[in-house]
Amino acid sequence: MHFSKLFIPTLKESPADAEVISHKLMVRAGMIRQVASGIYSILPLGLRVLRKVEQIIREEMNQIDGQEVFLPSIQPAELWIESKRWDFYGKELLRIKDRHGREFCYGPTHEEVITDIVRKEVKSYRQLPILLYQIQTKFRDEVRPRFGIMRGREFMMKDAYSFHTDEEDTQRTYNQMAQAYTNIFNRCGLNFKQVQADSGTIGGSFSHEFAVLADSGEDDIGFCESCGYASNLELAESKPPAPSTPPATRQEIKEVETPGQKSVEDVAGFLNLSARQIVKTILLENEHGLVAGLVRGDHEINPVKLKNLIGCEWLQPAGEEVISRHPELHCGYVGPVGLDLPVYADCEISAMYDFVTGANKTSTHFTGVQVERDLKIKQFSDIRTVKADDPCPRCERGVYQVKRGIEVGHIFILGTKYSSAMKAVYLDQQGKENAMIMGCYGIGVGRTAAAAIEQNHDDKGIVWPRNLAPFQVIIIPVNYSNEDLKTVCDTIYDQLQETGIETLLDDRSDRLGGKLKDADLLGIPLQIIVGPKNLSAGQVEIKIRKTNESDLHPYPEVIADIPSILKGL
RNA sequence: CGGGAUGUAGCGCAGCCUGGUUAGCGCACUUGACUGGGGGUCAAGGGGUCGGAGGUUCAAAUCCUCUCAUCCCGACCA
Repeated sequence: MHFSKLFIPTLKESPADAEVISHKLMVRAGMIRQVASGIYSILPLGLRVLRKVEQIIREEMNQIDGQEVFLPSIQPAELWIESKRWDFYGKELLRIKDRHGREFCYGPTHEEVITDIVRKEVKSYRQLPILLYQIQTKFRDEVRPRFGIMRGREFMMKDAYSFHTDEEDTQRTYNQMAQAYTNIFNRCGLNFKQVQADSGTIGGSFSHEFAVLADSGEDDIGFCESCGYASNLELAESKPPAPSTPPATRQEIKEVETPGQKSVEDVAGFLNLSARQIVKTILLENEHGLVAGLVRGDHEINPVKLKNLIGCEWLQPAGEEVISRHPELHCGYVGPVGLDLPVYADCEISAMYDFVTGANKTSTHFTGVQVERDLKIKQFSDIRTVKADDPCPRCERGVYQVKRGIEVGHIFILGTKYSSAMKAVYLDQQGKENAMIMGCYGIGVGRTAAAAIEQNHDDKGIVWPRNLAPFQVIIIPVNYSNEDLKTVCDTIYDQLQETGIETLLDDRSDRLGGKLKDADLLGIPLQIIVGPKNLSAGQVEIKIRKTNESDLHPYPEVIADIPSILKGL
C-alpha cells in the first residue's frame, strides 16, 4: 500500500480525554475515533490489526473443530424471557422496540440465540458434541465505559458455544479450548496468565480467565511463581492456618471502653495490640437480609467468596442506611458476640485466641474473646482476599504475587443452566431425553489488540508484535520525488509484495523527520530507509522498531534477506 | 448510581477570577517560494453561533440558573 492513498490520520498530540497508553496511541496512530461514550469507529489501520487477531482466532478455533456462524445482533425478547435473563440482566441489556412495538435487545452475548438454534436442529446424541463460534459486535450498556476500546459498550467479540452429552466430554472441549486460547494469545505476542475465575452472572460451575499482565488492567491477579498457581484475586484461595497451640491460660472476656476508636488501626493503637489480635466484623446484605463476616484485623473480607459460600443471588457491603435500621448495631463497634445474624468466619479466626471484637455497644470492645466459648459461627471458610506475600495454598514455599491484569478471554462450563431453561434436549442411546451440557468461551478482539499495545510500546509509539502488525515493513524514502530514490523504493516494494510481505511505502511528500515519527508511532516492525547518500554507497538503512537498532546493509542484496530478518523479530 | 473535573477552529490549549475594540496562540489545513537525512524557513490565506437554553446587564466566552456531552475515581461488570 502507498501511504498517501491510505486513510491514516495520525496526531502529534494525545487526545485530552484519553488516559491509558493504548487508547492514546490508537487514537494518535489513526486506528480509532470516538463516536460516543464507549462507541468507536475503527479506521483502516485499526481494522487491519483487528483482522489479524480475528484470523489467528479463526485458525485456532477451526483447529479444534469449531465451526463459524454469524448470529444476529438484534435478538427477540422472548428468548431472553425464556432463559430468565430478560429481568436478571439489568440495565446493561440495551432494549429496543420495533415499529410494531415488539421488544428486542441488542445482544450482549449469544447463549439464548445459539441454544435456540441447537435445540431446534439437534435431537440426537449422534449429533453431539458440536462447537460453534462467531466473531461480531456485542453491545453492553456499561455503567462506565473507559479506556478507549478496552472497555467499550459496543465491541468486537469472538464467542463460542459447545453442546455435549456428558460432563467428561464438556471438560475435554473445555481443555482443548484452554489450549487454543493459549495458542492464540501466544501468537499475539502477549504475556498472559490463565487464571481461576468467578463465573459471575453468566452462571456455570467452572471458569478460567486469560489475563494479560499490565498496570492498566482492571483485575487483580494473584499468582505463585514457584508452582504456577494463578487466580483472579476475587477467587484466589488462601492457605488454611497452621494448627496453633492455645496459650496455657486463656483470658476471660472483658468489656473495655474505647471511645471514638472505630477502625482496626484505631483500636489496635488504643489497646496497644497488633491488628492480628483483632477480629473485624463486616456486615453485608443479600436478598435475605443482613449477614456478618469475620476476618482478622489485618485481612480484608472477600464478598465474592462469601457470596459463593452462602449461595445467594447477590451480596454487597451493607450501607449505613441499612445498618441504621438496626438499633442494636453500632457502626464501628459491631461484634460477633451475641450477634443475632448468620455469622461466617474466615478460617484464620479458628486459630486465634484472646482476641478483640466490637461489643455491640457504642465506644466499647471486648478483649479476651474465645471462638468456642463466646461465638456462634455458622460456618468457617476461606472468605478473605489474599494479598501479595501471602503463602501460596498449593505449594510449600511459594508466596503470592499480585499484579494487574486485562481480561482478554474467559471460558466457562455452563452445565445445563440454559439448556434446562430453554429445553435444549437430546435423546440418548436409551431413547431418554436429557438436557445438553454446555460450555461457552469468549475473547475480546479489540481488547486483545489494546492489551498488545499496553505491553508493547515505548515513548515513540506502538511496537507491534509481528503477528499483529498492520504491515510488516515500511519503506521510507528520504525524498520520493527524487527519481533515483523513487525507482529503488518502487523496486523494493514490488519485490517484497511478491514475497507476500505486507509492505507500506511512504510516498508522501513530507520531510523525512515527519515520516520517521509516523513510522515509529504506527509501530511497524521493520523500517527500510532509502536516502541518496547511502544509496550512492550501495546501501540502505534498516531499522528494527523494537530495539531501535539501525544498520546499513548492501543494496540490493539485503532485500532477499528481509523475510528471514522478519522471522527473527 | 455516588464523588470530582472539563466543554473556546480538525487536534492541543490561553483568555473567565476582576464583564468592555474585530476572541487569541501552537500544530494541522490552502496557495506560492525556498528547502530536503529526524515533525524546516518565509510570505499570503481559509476556518469559531466560545456545548445548548434561559437570565442579570448599556454590554456576557467571562456573572447566575437549568440542561446536554465527555473524561477521571469509586461502586458495578461474560
